[in-house]
Amino acid sequence: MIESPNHSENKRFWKRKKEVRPQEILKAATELFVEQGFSATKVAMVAKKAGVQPGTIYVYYENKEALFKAVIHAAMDPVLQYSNDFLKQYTGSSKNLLFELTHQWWKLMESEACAGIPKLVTAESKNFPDLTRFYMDQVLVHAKRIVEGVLEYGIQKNDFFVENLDISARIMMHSLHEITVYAHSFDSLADEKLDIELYLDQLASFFYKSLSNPHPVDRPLKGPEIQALNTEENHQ
Amino acid sequence: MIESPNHSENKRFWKRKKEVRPQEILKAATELFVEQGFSATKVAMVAKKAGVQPGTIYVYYENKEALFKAVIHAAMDPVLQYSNDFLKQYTGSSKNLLFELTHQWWKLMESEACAGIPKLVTAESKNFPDLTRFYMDQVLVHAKRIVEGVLEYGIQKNDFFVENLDISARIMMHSLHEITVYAHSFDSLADEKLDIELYLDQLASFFYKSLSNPHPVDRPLKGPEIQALNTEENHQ
Amino acid sequence: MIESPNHSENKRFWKRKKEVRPQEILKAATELFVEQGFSATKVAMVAKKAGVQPGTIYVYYENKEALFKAVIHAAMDPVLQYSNDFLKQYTGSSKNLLFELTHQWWKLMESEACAGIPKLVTAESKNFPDLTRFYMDQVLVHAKRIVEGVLEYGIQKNDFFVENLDISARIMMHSLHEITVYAHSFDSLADEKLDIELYLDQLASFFYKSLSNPHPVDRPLKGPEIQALNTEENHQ
Amino acid sequence: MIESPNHSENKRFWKRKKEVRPQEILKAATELFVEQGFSATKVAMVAKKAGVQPGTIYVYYENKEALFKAVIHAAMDPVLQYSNDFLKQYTGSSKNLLFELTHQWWKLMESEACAGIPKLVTAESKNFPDLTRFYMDQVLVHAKRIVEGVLEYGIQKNDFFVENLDISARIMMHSLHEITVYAHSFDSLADEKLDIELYLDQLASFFYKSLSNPHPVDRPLKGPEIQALNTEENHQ
DNA sequence: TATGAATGAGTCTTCATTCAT
DNA sequence: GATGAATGAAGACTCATTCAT
Repeated sequence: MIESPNHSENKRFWKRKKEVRPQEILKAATELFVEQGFSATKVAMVAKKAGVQPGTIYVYYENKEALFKAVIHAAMDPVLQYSNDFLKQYTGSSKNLLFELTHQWWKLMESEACAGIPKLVTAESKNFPDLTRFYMDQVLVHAKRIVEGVLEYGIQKNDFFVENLDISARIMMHSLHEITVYAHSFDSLADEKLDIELYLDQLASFFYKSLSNPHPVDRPLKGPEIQALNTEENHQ
Repeated sequence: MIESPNHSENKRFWKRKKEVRPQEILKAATELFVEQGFSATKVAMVAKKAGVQPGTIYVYYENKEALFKAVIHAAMDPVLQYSNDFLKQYTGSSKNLLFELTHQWWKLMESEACAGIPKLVTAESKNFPDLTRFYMDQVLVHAKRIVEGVLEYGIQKNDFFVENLDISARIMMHSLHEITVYAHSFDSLADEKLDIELYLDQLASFFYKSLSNPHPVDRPLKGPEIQALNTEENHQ
Repeated sequence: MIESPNHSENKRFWKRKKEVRPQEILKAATELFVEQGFSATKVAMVAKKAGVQPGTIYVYYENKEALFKAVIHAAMDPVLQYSNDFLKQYTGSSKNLLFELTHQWWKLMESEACAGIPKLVTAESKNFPDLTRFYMDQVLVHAKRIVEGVLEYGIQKNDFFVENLDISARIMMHSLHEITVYAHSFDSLADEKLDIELYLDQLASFFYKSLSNPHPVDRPLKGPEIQALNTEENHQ
Repeated sequence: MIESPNHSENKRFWKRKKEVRPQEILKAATELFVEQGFSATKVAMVAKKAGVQPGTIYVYYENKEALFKAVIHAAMDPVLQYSNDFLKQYTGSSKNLLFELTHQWWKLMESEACAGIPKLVTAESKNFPDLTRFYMDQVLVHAKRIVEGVLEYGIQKNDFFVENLDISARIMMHSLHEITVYAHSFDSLADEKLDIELYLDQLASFFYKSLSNPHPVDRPLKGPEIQALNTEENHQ
């Protein structure tokens, strides 16, 4: 079922007609998929939440899988449209740019449309490889480029000192990605919620401290203390 | 029915020691759950992979959900047994400690038993709240404590300068957690695989640069450049 | 799988009016439950008998138990609607009233809808306590009230002489109940069927002789003949 | 499964060896079958209650059905051994004989071994036709003969006046049977329990009044009041 | 376009029965 | 005789999908 090869002709099936009905279905589906995952979300639940009958969903979407893909694509629209042009016109401080990066990422990802999507894609990555690839190619690479742009901005202004641009960008991008996943998987169940704004500030600050530190760091030679860490030998 | 005649060779399968049977089931279940998630994994698939009949699974596990929980618990056992005692004995440099932290985390999480579990728990968090809480309380909090221990070690030796211990520890812990999730959700589908060892080195280095940077960082006052980032106005 | 190709002719089965569908299911279920009991009746058998697919049953009934309860309730509806109003209008002889009672009970219980239900409820009483209570409260109590009404009618007309109204009513009600149970449990297997009409006449006659007998009867003092009956001493 | 014809060779399989083990199994099985019926009673439950392993049951009984039949047969042993010889030596009053009949029946049927069996046989009659026939031939006919003997005793002494011996005996036998079925199906769930001793006394008294009433009773001619009873026309 | 009753293949789960020990 | 782990066929129930209206 999953990943059947005969979808070549509907590559853009998620560009659904702009009527109200499919929007409601998409909205309902997004919420349910994000909350419960693909398999656990039943088409009947989506229909009920959207205020339509199950059959109606199949008027707009070929099947549940197509609906799922449409949900992801629709949710990623805002992100895909988020251009990195702004970097070309940005003239502020490198430090401030980091704070903007973290807070804007959060604002973007937690906008009503795509909140929870990163977690959802993460969860279903193995079952929807093509969707995952789309997500990686479009969203993650896009995000990484923006981070790279930020780093280059700081490097150019001699504010940032980066040994390995690719991996540094990945580290930062992953940190940003992680927080959105965490928020939807764990924080909602935590006894005391994370203060996101504070977290984002600290994250930017953490980034800045690292990037503005001009001293290169090499891994020390491995010493005998490594064994101290490895206590696995006494596990069954 | 159709497939029944070709079972003549498994007539003595159940002769194996009874102790190993649940282990085999657990192993098969772990792999399948990690690969496909809870709902998409069928009990019959687990049975087949474990080389038993579907009914046998229910000799050892009350139901599919119990099997799932057993998988998570069993996988997390090595991690939970990984104590932070080593910090008390550790006498090396703060810098080296960071490298140990990242590499040991990876080694621990990617050991055969629990590879992919973080991703799995992340994915099913909403469907298994109690399991998620167990994971948060045991694994994440445990991991955070170790990170805090590392930070305190460096602070005490005057190598690290940390404004907010809690959030700094979270940031680092999340970074570590993220790579295990990323490895199982995305990296396996990536065209060019991430060089994990290099990534871990860079991550430790990134941590070190930030932590060893004594200059406090505050968020700059918000300026007009914020709007430049926000391009959301042209979305629905 | 093997049987799938021979369904081409039922393609339009579901075109029948939706109102009749649950009725057909109920009818099929009633017959099977009465014949075989709850556990021995398989949902698939009900579906087949009703001319629907197994899944269709779950469109109308939450589960097998709900279907069972619906069967009992639907079957008892006619009985519950059978009011005892007629007693208020009845002006005939007390004797005739007894004949009416027995024959009407039989006619009512053996009407298509509820034939065999008393036996079924009797059989499943332990497994469905709430249903049994419903049956007791509604059907048995109802029946007993009618019998009590009959007795009171005769007493008032000085035709009947009853020492203990409650127990006399129970005795008669039980006799009536018994024949419906007997008919469905045993008589169908008997070599020579019971002549029900004759039996009912004799039962009414038996009732009448007892009720019209004005001589009180007390239990004689226990004598030595009791031991003569008890031959249990030679059992384990 | 039920009623397979290849049991001809084990017609007396219930004459089980007199060891302790099968007795315990039989005892446990009897209680569970009586409480829950055949299908709802699981072999594993019987094993657990008997303090043995499931496999052990199959050492003594060919299968679940054989166990069931053994239960019924063993439980009926006391009844089958209950001879009607006592009638030949009975010299007391006819009235007292009726009281003995009712109370002895109850004592016999409610002895530990066979309490609840009538209800069980009633419930499973359709699924075990041969068992039902055995029960009818042995127990019910046996009981009816005793009742007939009682009636003949009274007739001979000119105390009883019976128009139709067969049906009168059936009526009385059914009344006795009914009370044992009722006790196990309904009375245990009733808010206020039936006072059995009182009921039995009243039943004997009811019998006596009827039997000692010398006036023949014929059914009156049907009159117009019959329609008054029939209110079925206003049911759907 | 929208419906919603019906489907029927598929899933989880049960449990009577077996058999090597 | 007794075990009890393993079986595997069968049953209750689900749900994505269809299609006549």
